[in-house]
Amino acid sequence: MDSKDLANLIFPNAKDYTYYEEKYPVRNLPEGAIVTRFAPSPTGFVHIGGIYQSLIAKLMTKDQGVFFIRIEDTDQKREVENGTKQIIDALYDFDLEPNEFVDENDVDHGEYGPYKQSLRREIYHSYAKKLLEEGNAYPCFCSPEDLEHIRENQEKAKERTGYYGKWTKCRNMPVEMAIEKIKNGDPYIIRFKSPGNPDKKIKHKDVIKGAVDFPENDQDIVIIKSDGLPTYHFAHAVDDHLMHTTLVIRGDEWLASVPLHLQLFYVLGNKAPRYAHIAPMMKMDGEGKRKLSKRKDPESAVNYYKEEGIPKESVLEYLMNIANSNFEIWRKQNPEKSMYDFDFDLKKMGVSGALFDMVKMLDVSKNVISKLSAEEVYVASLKWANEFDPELAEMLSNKEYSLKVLGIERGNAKPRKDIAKWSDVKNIISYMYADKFDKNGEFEYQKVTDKDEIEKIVKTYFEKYYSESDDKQTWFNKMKDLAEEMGYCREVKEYKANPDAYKGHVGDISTVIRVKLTGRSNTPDLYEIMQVLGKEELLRRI
RNA sequence: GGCCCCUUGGUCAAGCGGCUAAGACGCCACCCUCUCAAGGUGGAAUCAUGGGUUCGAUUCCCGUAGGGGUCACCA
Repeated sequence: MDSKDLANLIFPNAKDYTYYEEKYPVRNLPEGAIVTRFAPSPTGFVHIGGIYQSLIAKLMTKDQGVFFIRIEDTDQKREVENGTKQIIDALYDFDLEPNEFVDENDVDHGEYGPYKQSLRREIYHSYAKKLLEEGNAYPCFCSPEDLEHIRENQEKAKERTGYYGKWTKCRNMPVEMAIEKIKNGDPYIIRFKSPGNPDKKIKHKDVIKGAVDFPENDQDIVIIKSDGLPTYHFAHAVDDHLMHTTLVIRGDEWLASVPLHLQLFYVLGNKAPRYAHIAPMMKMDGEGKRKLSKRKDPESAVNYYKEEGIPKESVLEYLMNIANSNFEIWRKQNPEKSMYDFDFDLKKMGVSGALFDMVKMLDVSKNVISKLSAEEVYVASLKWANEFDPELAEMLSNKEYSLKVLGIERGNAKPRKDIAKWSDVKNIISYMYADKFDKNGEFEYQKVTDKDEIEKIVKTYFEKYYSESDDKQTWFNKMKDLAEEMGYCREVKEYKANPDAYKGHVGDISTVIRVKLTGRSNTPDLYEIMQVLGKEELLRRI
């Protein structure tokens, strides 16, 4: 009896691996085209880091490559209902459509599927069988308790933990014995028989991290678990070979596994892809930094952005800033171009994690939104309001009027930059709506606070100066005339030079009018506001 | 603890042996035909530390400190 008998006993029905080699031929792509993927676990929480990775993948494959999704659901314990759907939806929400993927009904879109690992069980078995036959893998009968003992002994002896070298109980078990145990029904898993020698170094060149040297891997890691599904490591080696991935973009928590992965590819007889390990986004926590955490940081979830009404374009632009910091210089020079026109460079990515800066993201977002037309702002904020803010949706139901409101100081060379997210909109425009304005509310006046003086200013303005048909210059001149009549200075500069000669200046006068009409001391251009509100509403408000 | 990586202003960062050490966010001041949001101008603020190498180190090498990652039948 030999290892072939053992392999046949374990995987009696597995196809020969050459079947899959033929089924998934090399992709017919132009020279140098990149094939990469996003390989999430469907755990029901889509992390902003996943969008970040996918954005980078999309950038790398934009013109001629392939960007595919592979659902890594080999850990059924963590899997969540609808997990796949949430991931695909999030990608579409951010305009990061993959070229190949599996949908929520397990239907594959692409020729290299299944794109869901739990549906690839037989494939992994074929390759595990190959390793078994060649003596590069073996069944291990150690129980969790056995493993625990090994670990304890290693810790006691101050040696590296793990299943390797002299600690490998089952590695050199005679084939006959293994066969007998299996026939006897003893539980087992399949381990990789590592050929590595930790005294030797391997040289690895990561696309982002640069040259990194490691000791060779000598851990006999598990490749097939007791449930028959592969571990991440083995699935990665098999899938990325069969799917012909040329570049693996993943979080840098995987960097330490590179020696193992390279070894797996080598023993399987395949060429390993290039690797680009990206640093995670960090968050300040007390004194130190830590990874953006699912439990502690709401902004780590993509849903947060949707709920807050931060436009996807803003999130993407901010992520671009983090990925390649020269992006913002380029953006300044190319305000209208698509970000896919930017010459993205993986090598320019930071090697250590950057603090996630929400303040900066909102600044980016203000710029993004300022470039939008009133119509675009209207559509986007209404869409958001329909889902998250009925009151705003109600306000926006009068489209013609709302477009005028949102059009104030918009669409010109220097558009307003006061909206960072759709959830800001309600507060910014509410006073423009008749039913949101409380005529008898207590408004906070600034410099001029005397009630009689306020009434006098407002009364004089509307009786003597106001005319709906005035253009802006005329309107402003009249404001100055009003100021003068009331004993205030026409010019701010003049007033500042000689403050004792006047009760105040034209700005104080316009502030009185502004507060009376809007209930606020700070608003956009008062002339435009008055034009939009219209005479009838203005008179109602005084 | 072993192995690996990282360290420029409050934050993101450019730099790649010789620079007054870019730029952006934030902060402060001033300016702009009314208040804001902006915009403009200016300002405060950075090379973790100790040794080398060199005519010269932010840049190259070594040590120290600090930070991060990883050591599962999780990915």
